[in-house]
Amino acid sequence: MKTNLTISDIAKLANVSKATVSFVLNNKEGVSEKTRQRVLSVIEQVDYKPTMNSRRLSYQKSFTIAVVFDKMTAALNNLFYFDIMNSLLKRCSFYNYALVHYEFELVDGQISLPENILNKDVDGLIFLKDIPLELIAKLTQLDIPFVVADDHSEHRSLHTVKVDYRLAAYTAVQYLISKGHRHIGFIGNMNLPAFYTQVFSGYQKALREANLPLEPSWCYEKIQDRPSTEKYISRLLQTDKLPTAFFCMEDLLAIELIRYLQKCELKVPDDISVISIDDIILSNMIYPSLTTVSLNKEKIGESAVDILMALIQNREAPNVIITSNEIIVRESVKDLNLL
Amino acid sequence: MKTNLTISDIAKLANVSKATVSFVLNNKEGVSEKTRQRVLSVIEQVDYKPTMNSRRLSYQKSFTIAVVFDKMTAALNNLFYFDIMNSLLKRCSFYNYALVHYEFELVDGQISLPENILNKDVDGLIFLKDIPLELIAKLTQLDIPFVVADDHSEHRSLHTVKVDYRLAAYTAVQYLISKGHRHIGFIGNMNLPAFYTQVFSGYQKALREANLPLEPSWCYEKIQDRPSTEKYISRLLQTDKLPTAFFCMEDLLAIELIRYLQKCELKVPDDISVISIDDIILSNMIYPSLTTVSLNKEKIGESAVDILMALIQNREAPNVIITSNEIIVRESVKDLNLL
DNA sequence: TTGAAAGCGCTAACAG
DNA sequence: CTGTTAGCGCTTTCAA
Repeated sequence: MKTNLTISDIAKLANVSKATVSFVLNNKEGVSEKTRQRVLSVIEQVDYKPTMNSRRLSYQKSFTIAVVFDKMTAALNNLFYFDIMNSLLKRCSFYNYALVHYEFELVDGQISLPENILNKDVDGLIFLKDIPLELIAKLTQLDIPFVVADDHSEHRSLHTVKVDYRLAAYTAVQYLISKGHRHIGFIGNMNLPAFYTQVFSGYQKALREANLPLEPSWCYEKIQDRPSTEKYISRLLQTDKLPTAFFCMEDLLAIELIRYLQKCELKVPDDISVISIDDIILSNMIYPSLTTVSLNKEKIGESAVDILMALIQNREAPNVIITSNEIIVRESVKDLNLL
Repeated sequence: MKTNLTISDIAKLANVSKATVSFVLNNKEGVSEKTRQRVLSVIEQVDYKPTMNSRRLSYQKSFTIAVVFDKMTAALNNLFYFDIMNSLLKRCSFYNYALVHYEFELVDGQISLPENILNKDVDGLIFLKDIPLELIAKLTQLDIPFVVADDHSEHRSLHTVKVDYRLAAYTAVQYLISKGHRHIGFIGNMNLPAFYTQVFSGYQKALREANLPLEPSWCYEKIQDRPSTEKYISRLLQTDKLPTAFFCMEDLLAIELIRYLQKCELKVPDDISVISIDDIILSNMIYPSLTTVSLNKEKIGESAVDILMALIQNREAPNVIITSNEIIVRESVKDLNLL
């Protein structure tokens, strides 16, 4: 078990000072080509790797950023962020930053954060989905840079990566219309009011442009989980007045909807079509597979890291909005034009 | 923007030396109760948090461990490890360790690892699922502790958390039998030969004990993805000789199977029952929801971290085997006894 | 172009 | 019980 080499060892071996080695390591100028080569070759020969921890101490930076989840968020919701996380990971390693995972919690209006964040043991934070005001306050007070990805809030001073959900909704509904649907329901919830508003307004816009009426009994914004889905659908089935298609705020809702429709012996898409937004990994695994509007999750993650890096380096960091209008055509929408 | 307080500041404020403050911080003895209190109260008053990076340098440890994924592994597979990852996260924070994420890659027999691992910038590694021999060699050479969770290999010298898949398979098939099934197919693949062997042997054992024959045409071990599933099932349908139930090696396969059966207008579980192993989050979201044997993923993650911490601290670290025989009864298995 | 030396914040012998 | 001091490995200023 050989003890690790340090910069002094390299200096000795190359017959230079530690400073020179350091310059070479960091590609700084002020070193003659000859010595640089000599130093490099020593480094190469002994396979020397500088110790991050020393560097961290010197720079007073940790070279790591954290994704921080809401402890309360169901695993299910995290699922949606799976692809984004992969993209975060990639982008971090591009910057030679480590990506760590943490959770925060809001109890009785009190934010609790892991020690390593309070410590400032991370250079910055990334949140997925809107965060509570209390958290914003706390972070501002801590003076630690952060960005919120997939944020829906109107908070002006936040650094965010937003998705144009209005466009996504509009795209989805317009697709239904193009397939001959005239009776289109809306299913969602108001957990994130701003999200709801955007999506609903995209839905409305598409209907309006096609001169289609908005039928209130087909719009239900209280769908959260299995029970609420079942309640709504079973009630709707009693009225015997069904839309030909449902637009859902997000894939998870659509998947639950399809599940229950099937349970009620309704065929998707033969009896009723379903479309939504997200394109989570699940969407392609159920039957019928879900037609949906894909969000560029790769881009969301990438942008979040880019913004955060800019903040860390005190550069300009304009917010970004991801526009999404790519329909992933699968099996859950019927083409009524073919009839 | 006040500059951060250091241990010297605290020492000054409390009228003691840095050493004393350090002792207090680390709950070491050799400090009178009076001074300890005084120091603590100063720390509290100014809300002092020691800097991890200094500590890291002193200890020559990073206080972080990494989960390392195979870059080639489809996101789908990662899905299975979602719950485990959450559990890793929890357990790490219990130990006050940070959890970072990395990827490794095997190209042309060459292992490539992120700089921060080669650096020894992590105290240890956790892998989910079997890792290539090349990687084992590389890690041994690097002399960095690691544990493989959900390992199936026979590698004697590895530190692992294994799952008793034979028991799980046995449990699943036995459940089918208890529900009156006599004609039970097996669906799997040999991507991980040891995994296949274990599961298949559990399947066999259950059949044997019930004096049920093993019908080769119902056993198919080449199912990987959508195409192979479709190929097998469509061929089987032509023979008109179907089992009443299928046992699948893992949920993902079962979900794909159900998807295709439905596509072929076969009803699950009315026409054919399906059971498997894993209980991934998806299993409850499809229709019909999947009856499966749950693995204690919480425990898997926890044990992996525990073992790794032991290794890091040079303590004994016995491998652990998670036994799993808990059936999660949902909708995909029909009770033939009721007929 | 290079080297010496101080410093980053904490730990841990050692001495008192 | 407490303080002094020498590191930990790297960066960076200043002088040569």
